[in-house]
Amino acid sequence: MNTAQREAVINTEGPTLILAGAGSGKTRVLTYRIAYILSQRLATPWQILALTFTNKAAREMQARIENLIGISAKKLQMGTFHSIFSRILRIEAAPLGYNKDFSIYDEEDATNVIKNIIKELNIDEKKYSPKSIKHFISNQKNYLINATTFNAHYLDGREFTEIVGKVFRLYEIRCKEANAMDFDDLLVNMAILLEQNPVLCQKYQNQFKYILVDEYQDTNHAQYRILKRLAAQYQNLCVVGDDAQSIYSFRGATIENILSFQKDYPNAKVFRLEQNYRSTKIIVAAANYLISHNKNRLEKNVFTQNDTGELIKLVIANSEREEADKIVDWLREQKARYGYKNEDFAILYRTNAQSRVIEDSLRNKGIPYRIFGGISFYQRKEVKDLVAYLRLSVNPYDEEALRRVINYPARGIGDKTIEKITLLAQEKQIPFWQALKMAAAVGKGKALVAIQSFIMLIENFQKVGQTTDAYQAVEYIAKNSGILQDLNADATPEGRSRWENVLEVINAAHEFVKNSQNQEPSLANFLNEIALYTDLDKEVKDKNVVTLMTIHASKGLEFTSVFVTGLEENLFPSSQSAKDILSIEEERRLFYVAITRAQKNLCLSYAQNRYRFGKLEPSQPSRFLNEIKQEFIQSSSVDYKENFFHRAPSFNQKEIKKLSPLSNTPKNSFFSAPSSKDTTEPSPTLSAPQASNFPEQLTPGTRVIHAKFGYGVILEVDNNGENAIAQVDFYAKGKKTLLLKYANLQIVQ
DNA sequence: GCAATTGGCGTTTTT
DNA sequence: CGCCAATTGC
Repeated sequence: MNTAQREAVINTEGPTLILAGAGSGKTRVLTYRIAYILSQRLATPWQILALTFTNKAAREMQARIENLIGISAKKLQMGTFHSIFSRILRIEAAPLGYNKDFSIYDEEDATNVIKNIIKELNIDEKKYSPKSIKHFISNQKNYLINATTFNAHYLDGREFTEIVGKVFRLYEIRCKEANAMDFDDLLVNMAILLEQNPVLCQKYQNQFKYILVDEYQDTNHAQYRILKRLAAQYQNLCVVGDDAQSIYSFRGATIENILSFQKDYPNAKVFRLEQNYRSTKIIVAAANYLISHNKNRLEKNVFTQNDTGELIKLVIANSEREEADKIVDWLREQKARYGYKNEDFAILYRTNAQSRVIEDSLRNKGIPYRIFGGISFYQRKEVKDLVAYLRLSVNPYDEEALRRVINYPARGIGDKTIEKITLLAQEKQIPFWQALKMAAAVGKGKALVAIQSFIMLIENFQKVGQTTDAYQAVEYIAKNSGILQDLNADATPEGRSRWENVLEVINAAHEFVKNSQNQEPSLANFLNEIALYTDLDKEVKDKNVVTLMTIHASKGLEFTSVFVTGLEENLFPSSQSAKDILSIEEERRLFYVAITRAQKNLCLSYAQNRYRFGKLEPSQPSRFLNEIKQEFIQSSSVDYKENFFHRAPSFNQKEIKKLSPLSNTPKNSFFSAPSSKDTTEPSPTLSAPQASNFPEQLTPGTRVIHAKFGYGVILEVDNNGENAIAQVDFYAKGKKTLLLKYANLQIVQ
């Protein structure tokens, strides 16, 4: 460790701010700090609260700590804000007016609740979309403003505010009736607990002797308030972050938290981790120049002793299709040239939709990849259907789950019946489930029988859920709800895949039961875990694959070679108006995050035309590209400035296609699975093509002598007569695959 | 009550 | 283009 890192580890007491530049070994410091606290016996694992950005990060850190100190760290309170608090809230549910088996509404559930309220209030859905109202309410909650406060103090006479106030109130009521919390509530209720219940507040203040927070720049106001309370007694609050990487303001994160930490804690110790161990000099310099444009930032001087490294590549394509092909060509070239494996690459983009073209290209070339994000496993329809049954079995008041499966599979409870029950629930002001039971007592006719047998089904599931473990319960419910039969009837590939996904949930429950040493393997606990599961928590099984993900999802990760794609104005918009300064700064930070993922190679790309809304539209390169470039060239402190950007030569797609030994593979033969599923590959090897229009003497397969090193065989050639990829036998040094200049090659007869 | 068909409309980023 | 909501037809 360097001096700064060591100091940040051993100064365990009092409020601490660790400003960690990209790639400066922040996770390492955090891990060692916890291990140090434990080894010095300053606290037991149970007294340490460590909040990470993903649950996977927590798991990995835990394993490393155990390795370091050689004892179990299972009791460490480590995980995301949401998962740690959800566990605490289940213990302390009663004073909040909740039952310990509360459901967690995801974004879709929450939006549906609002949609129903909007219908109920006869509000024009076109004018006030459920999503925007949901977002607005969510923002209020992030600032710990509830419906009562909002309606008392925040009405400004605008129609929108008035409507939001009404919806907000009903939304709170509906969630409580359903014994459900949304993501925001997990924070809000934790804050209420601490701020309004002195006894419980004391309890947790006493427990958490040391609190550590990773990625502090992305915390929101509610999280800030919670931390303030929790740390009030011992003051051992250590926050780690980088203001230059704050990119989550859209979900309420406020960079203010990290910027004003020293104001909040005047006696705070501040440590700066400025040495970057991740990237080459070129990449670090580019990142520094980019971020220096921001006005709102904490001074930091990130440097590296790593090699100067390769120039950053800029790929300009005509269309997004071509852009994707060029990226994949570059990727293959790097594989050949440096001997990189698939797992060394990441392809990053701004929006999930952008992955499609790139996927196509990768598939065409037979390169295996894995997508993170997009529709995650537990968001898929069929999975959510099963999970809805599970949720109902634990918490029958869960209205969203109930609405979801009340007539799936079809059992004769149609729209009319549901509408009647909805009205009944509204009239009597009772939960939907109660209204349903009431209807079963007073109704008549065909629908009645259907309702009665549905209630019996769910009550039976509840019994199973309480008396068996998660695995048995999930299997039983999947079979007896009719979901498996329904999906089994669908023989299409998509149908089969859906069926498999349901089996996969059963499998996940099995795994959960096997691995749950720390908690009861109950259905309720299984549900809690999957409610807060994200794609980033996924353990990667097929290791050697290219990673595709959004820039947001890439935070905290690193790759040997990174492609940042789709760098156009319309994806990285620029705006001159002053009010947008802050968002431009965030855009810039986003770009900063993207380029600092790269260790050795960085390739930036954009298309001059892009499909939007089905139309091909011209687009401009992002202003940020110029910002790095111009600043870099103006600087006098580096001597490689002129060559900062290397413009990639253009490949001719037709020729490349001919070259590809796999281009004849029938499409979809291996890859019919949905895009967010794993893909396996036929082995992608570079081999000689059938035909080519290249200069006769340099077609793939030609044996050549390299002027300096040895002899070898050409694997691929580009069409403008400059380069070839060749496998070269070095004299006495073995084989290597290299990109060679035509000019340096001699043909072997 | 339910499946099939048409018409309208929009895209950041996520715990 | 692709997804969803509303509408039609059985």
